[in-house]
Amino acid sequence: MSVVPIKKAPEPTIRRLPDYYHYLKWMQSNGREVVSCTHIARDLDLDPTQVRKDLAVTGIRGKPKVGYLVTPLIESIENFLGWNNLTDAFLVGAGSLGTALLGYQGFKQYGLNIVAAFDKDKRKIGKKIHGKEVLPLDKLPGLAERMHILIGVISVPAESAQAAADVMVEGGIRAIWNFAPVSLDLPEDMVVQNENLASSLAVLSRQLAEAVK
Amino acid sequence: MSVVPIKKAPEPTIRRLPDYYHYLKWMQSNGREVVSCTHIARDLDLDPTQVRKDLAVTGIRGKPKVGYLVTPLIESIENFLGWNNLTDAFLVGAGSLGTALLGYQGFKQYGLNIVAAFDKDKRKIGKKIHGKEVLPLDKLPGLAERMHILIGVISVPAESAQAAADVMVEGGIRAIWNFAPVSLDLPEDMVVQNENLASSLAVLSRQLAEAVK
DNA sequence: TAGATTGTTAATCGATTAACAATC
DNA sequence: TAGATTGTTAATCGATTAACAATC
Repeated sequence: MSVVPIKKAPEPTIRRLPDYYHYLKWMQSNGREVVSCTHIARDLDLDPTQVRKDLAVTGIRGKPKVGYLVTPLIESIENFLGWNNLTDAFLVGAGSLGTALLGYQGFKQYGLNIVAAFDKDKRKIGKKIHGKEVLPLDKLPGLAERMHILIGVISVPAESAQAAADVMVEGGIRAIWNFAPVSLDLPEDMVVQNENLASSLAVLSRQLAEAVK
Repeated sequence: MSVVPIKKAPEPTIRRLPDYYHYLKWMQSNGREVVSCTHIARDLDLDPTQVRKDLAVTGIRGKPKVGYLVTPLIESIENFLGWNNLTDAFLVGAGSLGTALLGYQGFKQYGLNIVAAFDKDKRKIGKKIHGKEVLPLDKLPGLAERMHILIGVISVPAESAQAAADVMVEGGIRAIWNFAPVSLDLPEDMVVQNENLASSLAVLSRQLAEAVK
């Protein structure tokens, strides 16, 4: 009755927020202190009203005639996305994609800190990749539980993805970032993002086919 | 007047087609010859009407009471997505992500064949990564033109992405698959797919925040 | 034949875009 | 003050879902 429900932000809005964030960071590094939606919209090729609505979900208020203060706006987005504090994560699959993900320093900026890798291949276990240890997969549930890990990254081949997901669920992991090209069968309350390269490539191919038609 | 325009398929539909494709391939390998939308919808957790509409864009017709013939349906999707013949592509940025992409055998299945990598780092030039040569970036325009390369993959850091894109445009490349976390400034007629890891991570963080709330 | 399934038209839903009053 | 910009309500647009006749 009295609790105002947090308005659920539309997914397209959430997907655009990082773009605003990077843009604003750049503005900030240029010494810019204030910026208007009109300006952002022009530079990012979006509708000004959309920009206003998108930014509004983070709770920020602009000043009519002036615009938005850059620094508080950045903080508002960081806070909304949870990018102001690091969340530890486990990665399963220390192959070439896994290695690339382990080496990507940029995730820290997005609040994600991959602390360890897991693999079932004995030849990989014990090695260090980009400073992170590769552990046997069956150690994951125990460690995840003890370390209160909430996020798991899957970078194994399609065939092994479901097994990797099952182990994560067993360890109490709540959100999975899945780079394997399969849809996972998971409990209702699990959060999943499929990084579907096949889908992106499908869209690219079709658009190219139409463009050169 | 007389030419029936090709109905432009909705992007969400195109993004789902690879999922149907993988599912059908699996059905096929299980010896299944016929499958109904109802069945597909249940397994893939979609609406049956949506499945029918999605499949219809590829031009296939089902048989009332029976369903769809698996093999022709697979071919129809392959054909629609252009996955039945390989398109050669160039990759710029032979860092860890680039290396992972060069090593991923799955792209061939999706009609993409990365034939060479380019980098501006002299220490990488001349090496072979997963059997593909790393060439100096300034050779790209000439080679792209001569080899009629239409697709470019960008896996460089954010700062270098625009420069990589410019070189691709110069070489007559028409479609860019961009893994750098920046939006590129490109001519109108260029096709772009941004593989935006920051966006996916933003959605994951928010959903997790709501789930554990 | 009866019933399951397709193909298509209509209804719903949600996101984007337009219009405009409020404001510094 | 005048005018640019915000915040919000209404209109539009497109995708999803529901309803149902046609069909094998």
